[in-house]
Formats: sequence, structure tokens, C-alpha cells
Amino acid sequence: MASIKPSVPKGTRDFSPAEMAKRNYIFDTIKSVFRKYGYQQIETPAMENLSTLTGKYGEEGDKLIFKILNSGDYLLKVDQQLLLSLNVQRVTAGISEKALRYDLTVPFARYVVMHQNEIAFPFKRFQVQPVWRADRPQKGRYREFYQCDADVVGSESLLNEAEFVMIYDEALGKMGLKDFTIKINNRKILSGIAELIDKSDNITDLTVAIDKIDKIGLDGVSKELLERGFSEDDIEKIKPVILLQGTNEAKLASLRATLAGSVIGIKGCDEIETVLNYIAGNPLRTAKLELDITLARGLNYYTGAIFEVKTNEVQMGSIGGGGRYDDLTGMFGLKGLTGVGISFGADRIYDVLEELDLFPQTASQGTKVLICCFDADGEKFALPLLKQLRDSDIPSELYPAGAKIKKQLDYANARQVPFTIMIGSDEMQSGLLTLKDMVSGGQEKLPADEIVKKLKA
RNA sequence: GUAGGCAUAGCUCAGUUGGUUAGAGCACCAGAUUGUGGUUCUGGGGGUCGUGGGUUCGAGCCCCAUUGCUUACCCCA
Repeated sequence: MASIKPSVPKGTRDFSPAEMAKRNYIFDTIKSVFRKYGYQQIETPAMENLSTLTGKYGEEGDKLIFKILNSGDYLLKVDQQLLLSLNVQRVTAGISEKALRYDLTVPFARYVVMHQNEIAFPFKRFQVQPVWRADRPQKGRYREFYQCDADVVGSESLLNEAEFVMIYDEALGKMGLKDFTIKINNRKILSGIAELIDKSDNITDLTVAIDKIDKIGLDGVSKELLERGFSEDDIEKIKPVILLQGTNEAKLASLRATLAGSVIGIKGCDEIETVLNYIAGNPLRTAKLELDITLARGLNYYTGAIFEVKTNEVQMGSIGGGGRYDDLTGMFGLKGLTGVGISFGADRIYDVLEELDLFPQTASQGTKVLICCFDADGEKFALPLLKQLRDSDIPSELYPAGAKIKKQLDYANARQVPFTIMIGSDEMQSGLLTLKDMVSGGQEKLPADEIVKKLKA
């Protein structure tokens, strides 16, 4: 059989032991903070019904969903005319009814609706699982990556928003990030701005354009708005809002003045202020909290708060995001249930921590001692000792007999095992075993009990 | 979807205007060392130069195509 050159699909990666240790450090840190704030973990299947996912992420998003082909002779079940039509969308619906999850929020909404009778609201859940996107990979962008989501459904309180800011602050600070910004905005403010220029029905174009202010500047945004049917007059009206400067309080005051004529706009200001007040009572440790009204994000289901987290220490896209959606479960038939949530992008956080060299030297959580013996007799002699070590919760291994000592010690070094125990004829005769410190190179002869005691310390 | 860059040993990469048998470091295996590694020395295995075509007396190098990877745009974690 011809051998195939081994490879993994574009944008996916293997994780070796050293990487897993670091990844688990990130996951464990985030999970511990989630738990501390009262969130409970759930998991949902890697695949969902395609119909559950389509239409939730906009036109672009739908294209990025990985579809799973039906099983069996699925082509026979499809109308031949349809196949010949070459209409991708309709043919897809005929040959695929499952897809890999694209994010954790939509599956969660489905979960809430399906389990509504067993859930105690407000329901605070967290979820740490991979998601898949058929995107073009590039720096910090993968086709399989983990999201760490925390959401609350069934609570309108803005305390939730404030707690999410605290969770970001605490979790990212715990991982050693020193300089990062939590940007916050409110969809109602954006609605107010649209109202101001009587373009409420075109809020998507407006938000998409002003979201780019950092990248393409005011001129670029103006140009894009003109192309999308906004007038010079409109742009003049909203210009002061887009170009807001100063402290969060100053921005808020200015917004209130500009949006005075918009009920919804003022509501957005009120909400932001409430969140800021909650935070003021519990000052953040590390994060900067910045009201940024250019923050719009693509997701069109946000209705209140919008979050995005960026590190200022390295060049990297956002490492977290989230917001409030008043009616996410509505599309699954459960109306009027509000939700707010955030997400950590674990893979990007990994890249950031790696670049900043912030991973702790997790004192080799691996094997602590390797027993090396010179022959089969030594191996037999070592077995009770191995059991004794493991009964004392000392991670230990016995190198199978037959290999040269050099090879066994090489193995210990490669695995970064800090201690070895040598067992040869001398040791078996005297009962004094040779314990070797692989870092210092020193060794001493001790009875088994002493060794266990010493390694346990 | 749009545009650029790269492809040579398991890994990271050299390879001169196109010229004889394609190199280095790391890793691996063996020996120096019959009971001692992480430093040293010696030797060894490893290659369809991504694939296919073309130009040429001659191609790792030039041209065309193709595949894969990668970076940026769009969008996103």
C-alpha cells in the first residue's frame, strides 16, 4: 500500500505534552474563575443539526460553517434536477443535515430551550470546547480552536455585565497579562446614533463602517458611509460621536448631550453608567475599562452591552468578546429570555502568553522518579518498590529491563524526570538503593523507606 | 472570495552567473565508557530538492502549470 504523507488539515494542530501542560494551565485558570463566580459547566455535541446553525451568523458566517456529509447513498436521495442546478445552498441542504459547531453561544441557546424545564433561572453556565470555522488561517486564526464561554440567561440585571468585566480582569490578570483593555459599548447607543440621522433601518452598515475607525481612519469611514448611502450631512452629525475622546465619564456626558433626542440612545448611556458604577465599587486589578462607541462587532444579535478584550502588549486580534442578546432563544421558540455572555479565545491567549514568556515553570508535573535496573532480576526486585512509591502518590515509572543504563538515563533526561533509582546486584544484596539526583548529579545509598519519605517531601 | 511570500534530511535552514558524487546544525543510532545521563570526541543511517511539464550539452537554481503551507485584506476568538 502506498504510504500517505502524514499531515493535518489546514488550520488545525496537534498538541504535544508540553503544549498540553500550557493549554491546561489556561483552561484551568479560566475555569476556576468561572466557578468562583458561580458558573456551572456544560458540554454540547461537536456537531449540531445544520438547521440549528444556519442563519445565526450572517451571510458570511454561514459560509464558514463546516458541513458534514450525510451517510450512505445520499446522492440518490437528492432530486437530480436540484443537483444539476449547481445551486450550492440548496444542494448543501440536500446532502448535509449536520455541521460542526461554529461557536458555543448558539448551541447554548438551543440547550436552554431544550432543557428549559430543568433549569433554574437565572442560569449561569460555562463551556470550554473546540469550535470550527472554515476560514482562511493566518496569525492567531485557526480552523479549530477553543472558546471558553460564560453566559447568564434569564437575568436582566446589569450586575451580570459588571461581573463579566471582573471575570476578564481576574482571569487575564492571573495569567500574568499586565496591560490589556476591556472595551465596552452598548448596542442601544449605536441605535441612538442611527436614530439621530434617521437611518435606523441601516444600522448594520453604520456599525460595520464605524467599527473600522481604528484601521481606516475618519476619512476611510466617511468614504465607506458615502458608498453605503449615507449623506455628508449624516456624517457631519455623527462625527463628534465617532471621534469621542477623554475619560469614560467625559465620553458619556458628551454622548448624553448628543443623543438627548433619542430615548433608546439615552437608555444605552444609562446602562453603561450603571455598569461603570458597579465597577467603581469594585476597582479592577489590572484591566483598563474603556467605553468605545466604535466597537460594534459583526454579530447582529447583540442588543445591549458589547465587550471586546485586546492585549496592548503584543500585536494580536481580540482575545475575548461578548455581549447581551435580549432574544437569542427566540429563534428556537422561547421568547423573551435575555442572555449576556463572554468568551475567552484560549488559542490566542496561548500565543500571547508564549510571546510574552508568561507561562509558569510548572515544576514538571510529570514523573518524579524513574527506576532503572541492570537486568531482569532488578526489575523483579523493583516492582514492590514501584508499588510503594505509587501508593505514596509519587508519580513513578520503571524502565523495562533489557536496556543499557545510558539509554535509561537518557530517557529520564528527555522526560525531565528529576530522580532515578538504580537497582543492580549491589543494591539487591545490601537493600540500600542508589537514589540519583538528575539535576545535581549527586547520588546516595538509602533503604527503600527512606527514599519514599524523601521523594514525598 | 482578493493579493503577496515560501516549498531542499525527522526539525531549522545553507546551496555562488545553471556545472562533476546536494551540505550544516539539531535530533536519531552506535562506539570511546562490561554499573551512570545531562558537557566532550569519533563514526553511522537517513534526500524522487513538493508534484508534473518545458528550456538547456547539463536544472535544487531559469520558465509554465499544479498542489501544499504561510502572510495580509474581508471577516472573526
